[in-house]
Amino acid sequence: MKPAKPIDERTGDTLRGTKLRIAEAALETLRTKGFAAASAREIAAAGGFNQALIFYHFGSIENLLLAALELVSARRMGAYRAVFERTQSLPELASLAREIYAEDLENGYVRVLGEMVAAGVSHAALGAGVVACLEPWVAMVEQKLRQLLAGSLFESMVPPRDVAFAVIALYLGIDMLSHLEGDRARAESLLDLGVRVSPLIGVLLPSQTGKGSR
Amino acid sequence: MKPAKPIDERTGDTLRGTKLRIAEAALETLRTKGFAAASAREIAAAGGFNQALIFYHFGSIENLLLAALELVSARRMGAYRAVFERTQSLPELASLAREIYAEDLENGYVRVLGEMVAAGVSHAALGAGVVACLEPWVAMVEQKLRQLLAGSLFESMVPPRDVAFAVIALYLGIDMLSHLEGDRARAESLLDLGVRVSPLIGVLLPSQTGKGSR
DNA sequence: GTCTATACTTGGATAGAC
DNA sequence: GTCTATCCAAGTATAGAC
Repeated sequence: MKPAKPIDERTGDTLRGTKLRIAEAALETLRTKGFAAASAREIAAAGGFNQALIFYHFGSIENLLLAALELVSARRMGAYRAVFERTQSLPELASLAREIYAEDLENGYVRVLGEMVAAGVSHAALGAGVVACLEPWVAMVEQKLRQLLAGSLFESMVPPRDVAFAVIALYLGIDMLSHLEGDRARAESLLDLGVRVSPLIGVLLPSQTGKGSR
Repeated sequence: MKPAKPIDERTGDTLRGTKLRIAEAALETLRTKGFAAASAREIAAAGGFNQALIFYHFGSIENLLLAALELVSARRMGAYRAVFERTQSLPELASLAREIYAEDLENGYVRVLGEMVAAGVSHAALGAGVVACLEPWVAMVEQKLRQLLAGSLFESMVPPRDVAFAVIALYLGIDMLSHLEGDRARAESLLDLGVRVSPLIGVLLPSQTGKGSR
């Protein structure tokens, strides 16, 4: 609903003080124990504060978990947006996606995202908030697709918004299935495959040299 | 773990009598209310029997829900396998996927699957069972991919198992995101896009005429 | 096999002291 | 704002009668 402007100039975070501390504890719980274990008591224990604080500051755990998701989504977006926008070809994009996955897998943000998307499916109250957090990523991919497709054979055939949606869906789907199989190495090997195959499709697109935004 | 041989010759179901009745009630609950609402009490109410029966016959709701998922997965597989195996080209496959989605969306099985996959992510105890139900579908797509790729340019470059995994992941990912957006029409329009685009890739594959399995 | 009744646990949420 | 104490609802699971 609200645009959620950054409050902290330095980190870009949208929360401060106790609210931030609580959201960090929620994040930590999601990251290490998953959504099913992210109860008010568990989060409070992880953060070393009282359970009641959650309800004072966020009203409900749903709100807290969504705030935590927004926090992590905004942080990742801040970390990747610049390099993403500098990317000019499909193979570069595939490599970047692979790097992002590797990094966020290591720091646990992949799990946070996967858990929250799954939670959004099961718990209707979370769905809208989760999709709102995903939207900027879809929009970012969409914009890049428009750039890449401009002047190509596919321009009239491929709706960028729908394909961007499918790209995010594929990314999430691969992660979830790998998680279910208990082996996220499969996700990584699939992203590697994307890196190897993307030049074949990239060759059908017009070169982007000199068309950058700066 | 067990191969789950059909018990009922006519329907191919793996359950009979009261166990079947309970599993049907679980299915109905998953279909109409989702996983989060699929408690023992809710399922018992939906089926008009006592909740203690669930624990007598299945030991736990997790087991029941997995049995229900197996039931629906086996039924859908039975309904589609023959026509799937007769399919010989990428465009035909895209159309079939689109039809299957439309049909299972209407009868609610898409929701059952989506809910259980999401549940598998959040609840570790379900994950292994869910992935076991998905495995036959991955294997089926893998086999078809091998057929389609045989003798093509991509044969040495594209590992069929991994791509089959990605295909299922994309299918599930698209469904989940559409569900989150509250608009499964987006999933259908994306599958339509696949139908329109697949001939472009299909033209790069060798024709399959006369190579059928019969 | 199926029912009633109930034990036990966990978790969301609030009241009220500090 | 933060803590203690507590209420209440919902859920899993079992005991024991039928």
